[in-house]
Amino acid sequence: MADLKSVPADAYMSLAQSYGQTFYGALRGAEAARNYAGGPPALDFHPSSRDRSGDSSDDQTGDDEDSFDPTKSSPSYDHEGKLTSKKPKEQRSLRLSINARERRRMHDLNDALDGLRSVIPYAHSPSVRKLSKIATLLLAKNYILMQAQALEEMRRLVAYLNQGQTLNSSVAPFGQSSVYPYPGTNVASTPEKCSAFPAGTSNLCKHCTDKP
DNA sequence: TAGGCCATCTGGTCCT
DNA sequence: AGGACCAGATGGCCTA
Repeated sequence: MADLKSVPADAYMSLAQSYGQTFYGALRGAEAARNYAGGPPALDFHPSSRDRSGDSSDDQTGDDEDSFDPTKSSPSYDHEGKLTSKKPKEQRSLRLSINARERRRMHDLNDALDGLRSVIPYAHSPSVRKLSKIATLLLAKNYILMQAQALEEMRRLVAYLNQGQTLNSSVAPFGQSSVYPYPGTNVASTPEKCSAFPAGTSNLCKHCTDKP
């Protein structure tokens, strides 16, 4: 399925061009994913530390309590300055739990994005950068629109062919009347009578593609 | 070095 | 109350 040649290039790949930056930026993302999967987690408790430790089910590396400094937060007071009921340790524990949940949620989101990338026709290869998140979403949107358009054209073509078939049978299927009133006319010989695509031409229609 | 992309933390809001 | 979701902030990594 993942074959770009099967996809009309214009609308689809224009995104890849406009998001050219994402293609090299995404390599870093792929590397991050590899680190995520295997590398040892960063243990310094830092908002930006790469504390990804494998799958999303049990990653607790950001939750290392030994690096937590309670004095840096305001665990004992709420936003009004009142003393809260929970002890700092309990609050910290709650915060770590929330963080872990959020991390898991984001990992699930990334897994879903990976799944989306796997079904989008673009060059999947180790030498090609992984699509960025935004490029993945936009590419997927365009791909869906194109598939819908192709499906619609196919339906019209099938309907058109069914109509032509009625010319060659004594009994028109589904009670359809003959499209072409002239005996002996067929698709190949009467391209000027193509009415399957009134709104324009179609790559799926031989008449349209044969027209000069 | 700037810009793009990303992971993570965090606080807020909404829902069950 | 707890969980899900969201957006802002922060800082690291990579490439041009």
